[in-house]
Amino acid sequence: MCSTANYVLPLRRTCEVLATPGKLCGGVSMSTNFPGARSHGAPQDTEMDVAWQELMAITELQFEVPGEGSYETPQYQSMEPMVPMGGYGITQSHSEPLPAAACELNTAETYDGCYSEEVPVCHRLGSNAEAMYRHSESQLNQRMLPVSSHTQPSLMAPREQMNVSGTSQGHRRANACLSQGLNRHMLWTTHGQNLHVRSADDLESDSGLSLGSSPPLASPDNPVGGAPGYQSVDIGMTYSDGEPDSMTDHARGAHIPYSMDYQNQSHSYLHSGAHPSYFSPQPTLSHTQPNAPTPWSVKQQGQSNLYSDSGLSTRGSSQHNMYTKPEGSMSTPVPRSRDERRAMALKIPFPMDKMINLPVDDFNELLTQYTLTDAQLALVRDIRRRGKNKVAAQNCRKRKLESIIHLERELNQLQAQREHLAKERSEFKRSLTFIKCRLTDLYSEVFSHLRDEDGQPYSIDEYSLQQTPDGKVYLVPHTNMQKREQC
DNA sequence: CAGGAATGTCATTGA
DNA sequence: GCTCAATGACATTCC
Repeated sequence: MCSTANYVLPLRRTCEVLATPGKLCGGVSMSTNFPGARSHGAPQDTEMDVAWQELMAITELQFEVPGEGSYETPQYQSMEPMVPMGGYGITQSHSEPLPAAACELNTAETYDGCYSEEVPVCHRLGSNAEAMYRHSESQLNQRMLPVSSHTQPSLMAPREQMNVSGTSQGHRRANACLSQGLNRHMLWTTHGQNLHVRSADDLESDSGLSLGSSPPLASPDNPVGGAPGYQSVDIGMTYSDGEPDSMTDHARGAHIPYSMDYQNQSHSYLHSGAHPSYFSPQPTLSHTQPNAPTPWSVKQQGQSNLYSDSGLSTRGSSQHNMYTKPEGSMSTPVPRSRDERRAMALKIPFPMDKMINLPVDDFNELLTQYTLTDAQLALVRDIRRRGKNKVAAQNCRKRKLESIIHLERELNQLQAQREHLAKERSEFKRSLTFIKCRLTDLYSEVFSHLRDEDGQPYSIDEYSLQQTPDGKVYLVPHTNMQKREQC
């Protein structure tokens, strides 16, 4: 272990002689007006110590800036390694003196350019940002990587692709189409329907396929078999899903008044939105009596259609807009959704909202009150599933949009905070540069006044000043420092 | 006519 | 095992 005791010259005594009131070993006043400097009322006999402590404190303003500008001189960077060396907090080698222009506070721009790369906001804000985003990280990712939901258009109708090749669509539904949809289409063919002659309803969307749980459903316009549009085959039924965009007069005239009360919207989420749900989650009907008349006639004649009047966009699924025409004829309310039409076609004896919104127990109880065919049961369960999912999708999208808005707002705030921090950083840089300059001047000033026992000045190349944690300042020969470094 | 928006639907997953 | 909500993906239609 190396000891520096023999090499260290207590500086206090010398400085006490050299220091003059109001000045620090050469007249460099430490009462500065730049950030980080503090004026103090320390006694003059300790002014040197206090001054050094101030300098020590000030130098802690040093930023850790990798690759900092060319202004940064090695001797300042080499100050930090002195800390573990016996607790000396500051040293300075003047073998590489600061450039003359060091005191010019013109380096701010030098650092500004590096800020974004050196100090990412996410790091600086670490915990806060994490807390702010912890609820929606995945959504943020989605936001950053918007998904294009549209596949490449095909020259063939999608369903034809599925029917013909079964491999055109490279997603998971293709498998289902292969296993289920294709079989169903084969059934159609078996029943004499052209495979490629698509009904209007079938062309509307995939909904007509109902791949998972129930077979496609009938259209009131194209009745097949006993129940309109249905014919029990194999899986329970086959059907003609032909459903023109507008119902024929015959079919419309045959309709039981079949409408729904769209007024209520139990989901508060949808209440606040601009898109009232198509379905009415809050049943307003009381048509649960067994064997009661088919409860589709709910809307009074002349009552405006809330679906159409609500301002709900007619875009989207064709099952909506295809029934906007009959709005003019208030006397003939018609079902507006495909499921409604299907339910009507199969004479489902309870309203849509009950099918969808009743609790499962009540729903099952409701089913037990009627004698339903398999087709009817399947349809009811499908309607229930689709209806719930439809509302869920609306809620999900609304949440997603709100999340996006929230994230954008946070992004703006963080950008503003980043700009503020960048400005603050620039200010600190300028202050630090100024302080370093003052320190260099002070250091040189101190050395210029130091004298050895023979009255000779100390060489700044052979000695350096160091301060211990207790505030004492020592003059340390470089040779001693080298030995200590070797230790 | 292309592309975006809105909406419905299905499949899947986790509670 | 069933139900349900949430959500990604896809389809469809309209603007």
